[in-house]
Amino acid sequence: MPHIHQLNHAIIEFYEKLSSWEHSVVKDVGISLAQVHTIELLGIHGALRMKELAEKLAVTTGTLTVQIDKMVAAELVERRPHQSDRRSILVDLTDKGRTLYQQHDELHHQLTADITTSLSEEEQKLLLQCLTKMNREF
Amino acid sequence: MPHIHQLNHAIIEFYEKLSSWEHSVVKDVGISLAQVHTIELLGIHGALRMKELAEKLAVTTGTLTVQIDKMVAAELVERRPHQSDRRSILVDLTDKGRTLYQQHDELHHQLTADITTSLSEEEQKLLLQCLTKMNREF
DNA sequence: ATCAAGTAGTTTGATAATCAAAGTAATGGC
DNA sequence: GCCATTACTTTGATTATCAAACTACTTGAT
Repeated sequence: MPHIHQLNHAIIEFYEKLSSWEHSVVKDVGISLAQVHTIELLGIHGALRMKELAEKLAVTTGTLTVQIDKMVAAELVERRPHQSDRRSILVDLTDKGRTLYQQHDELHHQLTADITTSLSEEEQKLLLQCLTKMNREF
Repeated sequence: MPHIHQLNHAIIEFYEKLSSWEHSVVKDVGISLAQVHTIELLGIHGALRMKELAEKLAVTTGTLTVQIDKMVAAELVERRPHQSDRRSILVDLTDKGRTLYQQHDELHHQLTADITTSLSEEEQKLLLQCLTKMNREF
């Protein structure tokens, strides 16, 4: 595996750039990075329990509670009881939150289109294939 | 471009997972995420000016000043005068910082190896090619 | 059925990160 | 030489985050 080293650095570089892009986009919207991350996760996965969300955001549940309080106040998300476990609470996007998610996703979409311009149709297909496999391994 | 939509979501999912992984790794080391990010950037790019670093970290220079102060105190980085512009200051890794970078990079390397196991040699090569092109377009 | 141990989420009090704005020093065009 | 600009630092206020204590619920052992 002689490529791994280069591959590793390409991934890190890509990650750093995405991270920086995300920050700069968020600045313009006037919403915190953590909130956008939350909206993104809920948009992708659908409703999640506080615990799951906190884990994915790499934050304590205490921190998440205050974050979600604010987002509920801003009508971006709502809390719902969990059917089978009354200790748990499901967090889900409201219509307003979903709209915001779609707007943010549109920006991502545009970025993806931009940075893949130099890739052939075939390369794009293979890239998707690779990423899908990698996401499974994670 | 019918793939773009799927590709976009695969990228976002990959980004979210990397982000979550980075957080969890950092927790174990007892160093802040911002500091690891700084070390990572300096490790990849070499010495950077405060302004450049602040931009890449998506943070104001005021915030960076206090961050770098702490890292200098921890002997992870050092400030050096800029040759041609006396207003600027170059931040670079110390030996201790470089060692930490290498340790962190080793973890990344391991992660990369892990998540690319299901990719063929050919796929890995193509993935690297795609990422390299994309990083250029960014 | 009961009870102890564990889990999900909230609250609280303290600490750390971040920002905007003002301040300092150096550059560069006129 | 002078003034607008740039790079960085300092300051004061705001916000985010954590660890730990607390409440409510679940699960497993007896």
